[in-house]
Amino acid sequence: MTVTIKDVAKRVGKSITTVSRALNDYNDIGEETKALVRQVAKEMGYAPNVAARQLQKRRTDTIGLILPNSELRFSDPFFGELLTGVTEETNRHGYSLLVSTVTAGESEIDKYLEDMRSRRVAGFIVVRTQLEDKRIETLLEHNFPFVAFGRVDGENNFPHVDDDGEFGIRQAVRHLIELGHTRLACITEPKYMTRSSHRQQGFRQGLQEHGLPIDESLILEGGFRRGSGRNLTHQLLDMENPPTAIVAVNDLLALGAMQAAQERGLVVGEDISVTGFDDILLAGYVHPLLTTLHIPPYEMGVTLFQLLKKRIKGEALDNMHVIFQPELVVRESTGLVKA
Amino acid sequence: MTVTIKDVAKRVGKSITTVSRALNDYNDIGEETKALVRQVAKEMGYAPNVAARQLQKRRTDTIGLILPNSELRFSDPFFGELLTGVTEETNRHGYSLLVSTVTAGESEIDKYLEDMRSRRVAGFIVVRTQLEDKRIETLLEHNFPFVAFGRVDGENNFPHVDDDGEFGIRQAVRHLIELGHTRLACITEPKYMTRSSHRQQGFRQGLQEHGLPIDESLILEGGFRRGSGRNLTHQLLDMENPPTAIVAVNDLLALGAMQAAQERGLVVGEDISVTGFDDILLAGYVHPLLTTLHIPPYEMGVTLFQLLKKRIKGEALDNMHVIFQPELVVRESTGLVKA
DNA sequence: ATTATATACTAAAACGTTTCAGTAAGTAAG
DNA sequence: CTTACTTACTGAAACGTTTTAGTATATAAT
Repeated sequence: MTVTIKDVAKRVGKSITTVSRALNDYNDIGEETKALVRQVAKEMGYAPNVAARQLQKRRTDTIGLILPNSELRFSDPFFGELLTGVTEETNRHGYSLLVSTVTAGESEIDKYLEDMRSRRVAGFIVVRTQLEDKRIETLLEHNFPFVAFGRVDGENNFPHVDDDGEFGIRQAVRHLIELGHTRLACITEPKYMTRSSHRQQGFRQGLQEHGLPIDESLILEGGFRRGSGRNLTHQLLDMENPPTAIVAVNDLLALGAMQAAQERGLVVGEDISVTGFDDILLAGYVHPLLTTLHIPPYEMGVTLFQLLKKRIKGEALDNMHVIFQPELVVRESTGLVKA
Repeated sequence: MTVTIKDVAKRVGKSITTVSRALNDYNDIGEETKALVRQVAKEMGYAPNVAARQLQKRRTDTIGLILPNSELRFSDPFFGELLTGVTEETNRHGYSLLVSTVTAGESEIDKYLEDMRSRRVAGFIVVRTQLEDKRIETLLEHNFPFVAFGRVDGENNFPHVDDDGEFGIRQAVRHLIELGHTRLACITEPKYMTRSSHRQQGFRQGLQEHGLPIDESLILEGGFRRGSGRNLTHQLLDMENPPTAIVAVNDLLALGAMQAAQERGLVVGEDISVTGFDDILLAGYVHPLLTTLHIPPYEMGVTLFQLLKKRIKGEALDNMHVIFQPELVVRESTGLVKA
């Protein structure tokens, strides 16, 4: 059925070794032989059995990406583009990408261990890190190649790609303060997520930079999605001295904040300002258009693979921390733009 | 470094064969031996080398999904959820999912052939079919397991999952006609895409069903994305007798149509009606909210894998064609909903 | 005319499993 | 007490590559 190197060897009348070495362009094979072998192999539709090669070479060119078993999986519109970047770059370099999820009754760490031990993948891309990240601890322990999308609390002694959430939110805060706001609130994802923690930190720093006090009752923690943003915002607006600006740590939360404000008859961009983070497609379509921080998911995906490849190949990483600077995109939700 | 079955065998003092058969629960191995082997294997962190196993068993449990090399890749917000469905179901059944793209200078068909011949995957999920689909022809020729997301022109003698685009658009047309529209236009993706063709067909049928004439000048073909919807709509509105309702074959085109109308000062939902298809997240957020046809991407992804698995295992497929009926979601873009 | 060097090729081992075709020891049947 | 059947186990082959350690021939150097 399938054509193997043996079939090709028989057909050209040379040994298996010669065919193998011809196809892999070794220089102890004659030029005519190489040409002949290549042609016959092509004619016969030969492609090396990937399992056999992997077994013998004791390495694979597959990399793994395990989707975290959280609410995140469904609520990350940013993720599609990141994945496109990872996939394209991976293939461009002759690698393959294995995408998995954790299934019910299986621990996430076990999934990592299994994929390592079965030699299924040469390295991992770990997405959406947490402050204490068991996945990263495990991979470091086993000295297994990986690159993280995000950082952890403490020493970040591993390659990673991240955005500068602190810087980003500070831009948003400055923008709001320049617009005259003095009472800003912040709504965040669960604080165990590193990015959430950084962004929240940026919020505090932003206030301090401009000499504003930090009112802890105005920093509220929720989930990842719109519903959560809506609830938190209602809580904030129920206060006797409600904030006039809401800084959300992601766009979905910001959308929820806008929804809550609108439900109370407030005009977003006039009565209250809202900012998001990530600049998902939606941000440019909602009403009013969302002021947010732009980060480039596709490029981040590309970079993730590039770092990982170097790590797998054991090459030195000149800079193993690539931090993208978010760019403030001022739209309507912080003040209507005059046409 | 890595622990192999040989290490386990040495440790329990039995042969490699016995360990293998114990772990695979053959019934010619004693119960105590099985228990011992399992425990030791676990303690030692043994996991079978997937390449060795695959080589010997002459099969893999990986399935492939190759992203088409079109504009589509970046412009399909629907796709993320479909992929989530595919991935989760795949893993739930103990299979792995290999996601690839076609890289520059490589033909899509060659990618399929290569993955087949190298025995990398056991079957394919072919997404976004075209009326004449070389990928499907090739897979049928080689008698290689696959399932398609979408149909082709002609005999659809292979397992596939699709939505009933004809039925869907007919619902939209009926809705518009019931609202009093008599001059409807349709803006479509390139007609070589099967789904586009079905949906356009639905448009014609819908008009016929209600005794309206089919004016070919009101059926315009463009690309996949918003910009295209915008251009086509401007063309339509430039006509001397412009349509009062625009049926777009996907949500992105519909968004472009709304944009174009708004650029001319028209109020969408009053001066002009617009419908979409797919019900992407955005549809529920734009202003005005988009009336569209809902289809369940996650479930479709799940179904895709289920069909493929049966095909791979050679099991009979009671129905190898699963067609999802789209559901009309009436929002604001066809007439403002009173609160 | 020997020795060294380059060129073109190859047999066999190895990678880590599973499967095939047994065997040995104990028990049951005749 | 042979024959047949279980039960528990195992050595060797095989899957399809690549790599190692060569060999044989032709050419160049001494």
